[in-house]
Amino acid sequence: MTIPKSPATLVDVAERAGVSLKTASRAVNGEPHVAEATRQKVAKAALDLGFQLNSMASLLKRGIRSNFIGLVTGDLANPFYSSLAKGVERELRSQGLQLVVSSTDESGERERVLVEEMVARQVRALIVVSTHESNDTLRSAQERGIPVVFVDRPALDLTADSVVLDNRAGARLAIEHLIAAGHRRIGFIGDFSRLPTHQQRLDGYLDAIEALPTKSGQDPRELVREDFHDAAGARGAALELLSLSTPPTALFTSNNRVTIGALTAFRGLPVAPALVGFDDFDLSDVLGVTVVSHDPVEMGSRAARIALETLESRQPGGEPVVLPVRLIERGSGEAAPGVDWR
Amino acid sequence: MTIPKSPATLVDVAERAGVSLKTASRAVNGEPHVAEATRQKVAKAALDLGFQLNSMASLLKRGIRSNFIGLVTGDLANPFYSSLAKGVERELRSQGLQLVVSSTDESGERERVLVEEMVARQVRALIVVSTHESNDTLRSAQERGIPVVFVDRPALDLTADSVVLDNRAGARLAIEHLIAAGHRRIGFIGDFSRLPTHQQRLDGYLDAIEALPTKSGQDPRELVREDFHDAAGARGAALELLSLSTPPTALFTSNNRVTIGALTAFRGLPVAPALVGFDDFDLSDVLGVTVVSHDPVEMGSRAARIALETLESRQPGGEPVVLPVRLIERGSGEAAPGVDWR
DNA sequence: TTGAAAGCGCTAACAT
DNA sequence: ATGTTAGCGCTTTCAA
Repeated sequence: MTIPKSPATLVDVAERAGVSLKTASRAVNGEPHVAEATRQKVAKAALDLGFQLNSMASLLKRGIRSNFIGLVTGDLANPFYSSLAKGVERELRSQGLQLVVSSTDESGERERVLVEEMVARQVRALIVVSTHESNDTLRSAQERGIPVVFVDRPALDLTADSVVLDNRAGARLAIEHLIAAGHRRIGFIGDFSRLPTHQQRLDGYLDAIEALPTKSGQDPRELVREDFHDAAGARGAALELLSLSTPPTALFTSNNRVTIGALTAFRGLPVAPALVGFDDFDLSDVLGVTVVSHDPVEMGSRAARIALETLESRQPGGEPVVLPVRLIERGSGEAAPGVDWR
Repeated sequence: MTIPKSPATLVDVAERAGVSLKTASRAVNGEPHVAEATRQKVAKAALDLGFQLNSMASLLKRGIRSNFIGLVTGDLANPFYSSLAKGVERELRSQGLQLVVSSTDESGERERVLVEEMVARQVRALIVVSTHESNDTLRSAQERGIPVVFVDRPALDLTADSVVLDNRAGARLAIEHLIAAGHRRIGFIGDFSRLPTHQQRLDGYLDAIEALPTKSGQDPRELVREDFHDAAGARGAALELLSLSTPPTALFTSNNRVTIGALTAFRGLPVAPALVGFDDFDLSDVLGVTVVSHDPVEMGSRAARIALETLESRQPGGEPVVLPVRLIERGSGEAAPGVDWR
């Protein structure tokens, strides 16, 4: 065991190298106007002492707040968010910035606390998958000069950049695909109804459903089930829909967790309903599940790039960046009513 | 648009509140010995000015290096690592610490750079899924008084804490399970052969295989395939094994990605071999895949807790913490040779 | 090329 | 209960 000696400072290095503080600073930072011999001496002293520049002192002096970018998401363990984080990180890497992450578990209160902590820790910019319960804290971060970029879910009542998916078109695509396969009763299982992503996907669903010739008096929302945020809840919703007296012949599941929940509900069923899910996922190909696919890593990268550009004087709050989605057909959406696709 | 005014300092707040700098500091930090009226005045001034304590200056003054813990993993988008990260974050949350993450993509060189960056940024402690290509940088971090905790893969040639899984027992369990179902030719598909986790899982496999009565001259490694780090590679390995003149009747896949790769290889096969995978994964139940399961979130929490305890004067470098694993039977491992479990 | 002094924003002693 | 002074470790004038 080495004794955790209190770390050497530049003064120590300067002393040991027999030069002034400033010279040591210049040498350590690779600034010009230092004789090669001096540079060597300082380097050696630094090495001997295990010297490490105190970046906090350095940043403080230079008036820089930090080298961190904050990412606030719902749940890091959700592959969608972790892919997003990967995209953000990849983009930051080239700029020598680092990524601070945290999960809200979709609690507005936690989001508030986390954002405040990040602001207190002087993050340079904030990338947020907002719970949308309130954005006072984000607004105040913005007012303090910290760029805020919304990702996945757009900015609401707030002039800020957003990077989002074409949710409505994606959902419409999915439903039209099911309709083309002959389905007329199509269930919808969705996440928290307060989320803009949910609302847009529901709108896309309704677009397609309402374009269908309907019997008068029929409610287009008859087969819509909302506010299921985890797989277990979604599974229950799927079972409930399938136990209706006239059950749907197809299901649209509005995100990866909901899709997985529905798939678990199908176990042991004599015939599984057709299915199209929003978000691609591991093993979707093995299971033959048709999905509305997109690129969460790219979404993270884009958001990070915008945050960085805003740091470099880009005007914040432009039009939302809308990333495309596409249908990947694998069988589960092509099955005609009553036909098992598994 | 608000003009990004240069942020207010404590001096500004003190001035506006008509008190001294120190009083403002006391009030802002919620220290005792401040009259309630004064506290109010200061709070109001701070609010008016949009004041935010500069944590860098504060930490510098207090001689604290930072409030960050660094986590270095292979790939944040891998659900195993992101669950780990979630566990770490959950543990830090209660301590007011924040999590800085980054991915090495299993490159030793990137690991070196990342660790150096984190050290430069004064992280309090480092939690590392090491590539194990070299640990000079980690050692030097340790020598600078930064606790290093190895997770998933144990410390090598370095006195440090580790939190790992009971890999060998887990693999043995899996193979014995397949043997009990009647399998005698069992393939092994593994990750990078340099990784300790790989070696231990392979050892567990060999333990069980070698306990079998063998024909003389038979190589227990005949059906072992290594160095496949992604699903695509693992798929190829599975196909290769299955195309042998006497193919294995069962496969052991040594981690989640490899398992997924093997499963994609089974598509379209008339009969899938039996399969047991290391690591549980989403949809394993839907697919009926028997796995060696464990708790990556808990692993992250444990590692974080050890890091925090070390910060509080715990002796570093004790015995590795070995977390248990267990077999979850879902059908794919119970199938007798030649019987399709899908 | 090198150095001395000032001060980033804050808190810890030590007054008062 | 409040204020004064010094200084964390560093970089930045400005001189030498």
